[in-house]
Amino acid sequence: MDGTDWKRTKFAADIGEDDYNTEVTLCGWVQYTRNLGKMAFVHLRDRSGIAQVTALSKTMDKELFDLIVSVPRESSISVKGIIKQSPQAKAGWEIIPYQVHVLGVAKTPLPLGVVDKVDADMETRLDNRFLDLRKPEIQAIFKIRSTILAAAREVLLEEGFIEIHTPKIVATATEGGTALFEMKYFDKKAYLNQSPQLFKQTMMSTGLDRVFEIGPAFRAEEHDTRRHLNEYTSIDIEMAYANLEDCMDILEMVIQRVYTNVLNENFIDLDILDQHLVAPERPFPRLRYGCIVDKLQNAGLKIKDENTGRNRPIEFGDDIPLEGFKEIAKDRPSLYFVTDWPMKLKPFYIHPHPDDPDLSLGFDLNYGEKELVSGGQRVHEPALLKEMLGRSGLDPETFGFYTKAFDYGMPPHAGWGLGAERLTMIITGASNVRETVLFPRDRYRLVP
RNA sequence: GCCCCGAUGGUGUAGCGGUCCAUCAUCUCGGUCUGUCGAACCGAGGACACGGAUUCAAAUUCCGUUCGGGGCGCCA
Repeated sequence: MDGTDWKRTKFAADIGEDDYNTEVTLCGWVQYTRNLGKMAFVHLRDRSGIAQVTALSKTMDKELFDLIVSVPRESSISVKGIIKQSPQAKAGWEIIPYQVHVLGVAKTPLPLGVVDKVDADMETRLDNRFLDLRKPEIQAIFKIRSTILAAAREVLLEEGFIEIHTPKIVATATEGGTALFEMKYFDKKAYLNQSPQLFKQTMMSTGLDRVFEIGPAFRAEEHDTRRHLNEYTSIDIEMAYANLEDCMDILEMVIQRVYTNVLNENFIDLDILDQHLVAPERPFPRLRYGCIVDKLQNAGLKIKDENTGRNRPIEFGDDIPLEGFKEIAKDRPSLYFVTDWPMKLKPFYIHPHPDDPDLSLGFDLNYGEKELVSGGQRVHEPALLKEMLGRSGLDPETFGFYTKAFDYGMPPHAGWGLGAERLTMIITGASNVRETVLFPRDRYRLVP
């Protein structure tokens, strides 16, 4: 027997007084060993926490004792033993082992210390992500991420949304603007999709009425920041017979549920990360684009003019640079909507404002200076859609697969796309979006 | 694409013309220790990214390359 048939009977954190003097099988990694000569302490770490295994040379075979003290750190082991009450142990109990299996020996030295007293660079950590993820504070991020995605799915299903999956391999640019990753598709040229936008809108013409997709999106932009990824997870919704306000309501519900579920289910993880979350109240504040520009003008914000190359005060119609949102974030450090954007700053599928054709029915949801969500009321009128495509410099012909769905009874609809990693960053307090992805893909990183 | 900054043992760093066969911590290996929990103590091991230049002398200055970090743009 080599121990591979052993089944874990408990996680370390689940052991309590009721278990004293019972047998247990624990599986995990050797966090460290303190060998005092005639006795030794091994800290076994599993997903839940730490169990102390105490070995006494006097009361066990020399062979077993020697095995226990010689296992390198971070080796995978399983331990069968008795849980004994122990006032000297931090947990109040410890494991007295009578059988130990070394299932996977760790090479030494480790490329990355899991509990070393020195921090490692992000690069070293990502190169050795499997070891990095053995740290409770790193695992906490992914446990929270899991709750976030489950919470979003939970609300959307409750609200009558149907989960869909749209193709990631596409023939043409879906929205224009962003650079796409090109790939071979047999003898044709194909691209990785930047967004499910056009497909989820097409679903509005099917009778599914309310759809959502949680899936990858790819952008070939050479952006090099702490908040961009070339492969990220998008939470996208689209709802028919709905307007701007309806989809903003759904968004508020999703965000609120995410906060409450994380608070309820991940309090230990939040504590590990030292995050003090407060669930936001509905409705979230709404700021009009025009008011933000006024405010930034008063604050004296200058931007570089595209034509002259000179600095000038920000004007209505200019996109708001990060510096501008940083200014706004001084008063609004948390969640707020930005509404009534100029039409020229929004993509072709965003509906013009009925009262002012220069304004749009598009919105963003920000957290301080961070953009989290982009959405809005969509153009559903076929003639207007083709006009908007043309105005954006796109050829309606190449979008035939999309516009066709508008020619046969397209209801009014609205929707949004939420960056799952950006939301995870905010909830976990991560300062780099790469922290929220197991194996991030950025401009330079393709491995692991 | 633009603008800064950096690269020293497995890991994280100090040093920034000679006093460096390179500092400290962590780590690894060996030893002592029956209550450790950032164990302690004794001993040992291990590094100047690559290529070129300047100089009597380069980890240190300069140029190039490669690889990172940060900021901007773009966005989620």
